[in-house]
Parts: sequence; structure tokens; C-alpha cells
Amino acid sequence: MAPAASNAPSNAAEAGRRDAVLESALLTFARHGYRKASMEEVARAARISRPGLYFLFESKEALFRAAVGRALEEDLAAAERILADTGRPLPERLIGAFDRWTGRYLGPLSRDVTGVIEQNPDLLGELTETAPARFERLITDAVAETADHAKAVRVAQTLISASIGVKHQVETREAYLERLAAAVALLVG
Amino acid sequence: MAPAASNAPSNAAEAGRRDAVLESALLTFARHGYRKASMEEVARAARISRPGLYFLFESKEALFRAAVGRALEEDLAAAERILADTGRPLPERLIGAFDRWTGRYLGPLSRDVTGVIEQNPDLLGELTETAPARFERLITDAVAETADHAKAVRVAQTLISASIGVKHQVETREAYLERLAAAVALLVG
DNA sequence: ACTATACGAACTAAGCAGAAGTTGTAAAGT
DNA sequence: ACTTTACAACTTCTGCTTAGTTCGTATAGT
Repeated sequence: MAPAASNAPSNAAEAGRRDAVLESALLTFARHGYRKASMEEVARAARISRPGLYFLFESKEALFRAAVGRALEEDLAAAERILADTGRPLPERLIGAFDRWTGRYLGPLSRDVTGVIEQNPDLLGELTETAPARFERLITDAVAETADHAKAVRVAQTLISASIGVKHQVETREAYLERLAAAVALLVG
Repeated sequence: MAPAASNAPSNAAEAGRRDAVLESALLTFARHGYRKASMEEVARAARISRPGLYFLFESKEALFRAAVGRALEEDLAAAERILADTGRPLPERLIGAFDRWTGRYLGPLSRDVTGVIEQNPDLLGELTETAPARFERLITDAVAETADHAKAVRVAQTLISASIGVKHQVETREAYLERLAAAVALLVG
């Protein structure tokens, strides 16, 4: 066991530092892929030294898991927040949640955030299954505001399938949102 | 120009021969991919000699285009036939059309028919765009039986997006049909 | 209307040695 | 709580040669 790599941050400042590193690390992984993104490059992007990275994270794998895990948690939390804002109409909230979960990662700039996650399920473990399941749960619960549970399940599943399909059909976030809005209007009108 | 490779079949028997060759050729291409499927192997599967293949088709590319083109045409024609059978309820016909267009190519046996098409758009030319566009047209026209044109367009697009999404989510034809049936029931009920 | 055989040109795969890059750790410094 | 520098072990890339495939065509045969 190395003396470094304190996985539990001891104070708020250190936690913020970790978060900033995870943020830029995810972008670097997304840009070059897990394998071709070197720890050197990740460290440079985070403006720390490479051994400094190993002080914060045990290994490249652990760093990758933490970066993806954090992004997923944040998107899930943001989606939950958006859906909970019952002041706004349900369709609007649903579109907001999908935008945060999927739309956000479309377009030339960050197209491969999804890709780098999908292409390394072995490194991420159960995350690749639990996170989408949690998102489905959020959508189902939101839809259940206006329909019984059984129907909400089917509407949520169809919405998610449509979202995945649209993601494969379009190139831009705008086009995604347009098509998704149509699906939402038809399915929960 | 070679004296062989008569692209326009001169009689019904020769056309049937070509069709049988195209059928097995598509399966061979699907199983090994375009590059790794050799003309030798395609010929063997079609029970003719390799020079015999060159008598029927100008080149490997032409054979591939013909094989994919024929499959697409047949699926499109079958979908059109199914949708035209107005004796059956619309949802049932829609599911049948989607099954022929997409469901048919799911599962361990022929999983890569779609793959070999998607991975060689350069060899297929505009086919990869026109065929899906024609399928969308068929679905839109069918949905227009029960809704105005503007809504039919949106319903058809959402149905197709959902179909693409489900295809990426499931492993078997049965699971695909189950999820698609739910989408159809919700969108054209 | 094909089959069998053969052949050149081009491409692909396999092996392999050496260079370069990467990971994770250590040590010393501030 | 880091940085700089350094190092061993490992993997990946590069360039090269050789060997093997594969495409497309030709020719002779039935």
C-alpha cells in the first residue's frame, strides 16, 4: 500500500481540488480515449505534476472510475433537481432531464464522453448498468405524476429508447432536443 | 471491359440463380465482414466456382452492392405489403413492418447483417440513406390513416427513433418486439 | 453457361528487433 | 501537500522482411 492516494478527502479544499482534476480528466479521457490519454497529459491538463496525480488517485483505472462516476452522479443529481421542480410543466422538466443526461454530450466538442464510457465497461464495473437504471427510475417516477405506474413504466421506457435512437440519428444537441420534444409531446401530452 | 458480367439477366432461370447467389453472399458477408469474406468463400457457399462468380458480377464491390441492395428492396417490399393489408389493425401491421425491417436482423444468428451495412457506407453509396428514408415514408403513410399528415410525420419519426433505441438495448428479436409493441400501443392507440 | 486451372499485381498477415512511450514508485526538495 | 527528477518493468509503436492471401483476368475444356 502506498502512503499516498487518500481516497477520502480530509477537507473541503482538497475535495474541490479533486473535483477540478476529475473534471479535466474526464475531458482528456473523452478526447483521446482511455488508452491513448496518458497520465502525463491528464496531469498537464489539471495543472499538476504526474506524481501529484498519483497522490490523489491510486491508479489510472481508479482515476477513470472516479471521473466517470462523478460525472454520472452529477448528471443524475441535476436531472433529479430538474424533475423535482413541480412549478414547471412536466414535459418541460422531462426535456430538461434528458438534455442533462444525453443532449449535453452531443456535438463535436464532447461527442466522445459517452463513447469512452461505453467502450470501457470493464473498467467501470456496475456503474454502466446502475446509472442508466437510476435514470430510468427518475423518469418513471416523474411520468407517474400523470399516469398510473404500469403505464408510466412503458412511457418512460419508450421515451428512453427514443432518446437513444435520436442520439444515433442526429449530430447536434439542438436536433436532439427538437426530436425529443416531439416524442415527449406525443407520449406525455 | 470483360465479356462476362451481364448485369441484366436474360431470362428467369438466370435471375433465380443470381438471387440465390445474392442470398448466400449476404450471409457470408454478414458472418465475416466485407473484407474478410473472400470471393472463394462466397463462391463455395453459393456452390459455384470463383470465376463463375465473376461471370455473374463484375467485382466484389458490385456483388456486395447487389446483395445488400436486393435484401433492402425485399424488406422494403415486404414491409409495404404488410402495411397495405388493411384488413388487420394498424398497430399489428406496424409491428409487422418493423419486425421485417429491423427485428428480423436481431439475435446471435444474423446480428451482423446490419453491421456489415453500417460499416461499409462507402461501398453502398446512397443506398444507406435512401432505403431508411423510404421506410420512414412507408411508416408515415401508414400512420396517416389515423392522424393528419403533420402528426403522422412526428409519430413515425418517434417510432423509428424508438425502434433504433430498442435495437441497441435488447439482445433478442422477442425482446425487441415486446418493447416495440409497447411503443406502438402508446403512439398509435 | 459454365468449370478447372493458372497467373500477375496488389494487398494483408506474421515475425522480429529496436526505439519510444507509459505506468507506477521512490527519493529528495520546498 | 505537493514538485522535480529519476528509474525499473512493461506495453506499444516503427520499420522491415518474408510469407501467404486475395482480386481480377485469361485460357482451355465441356
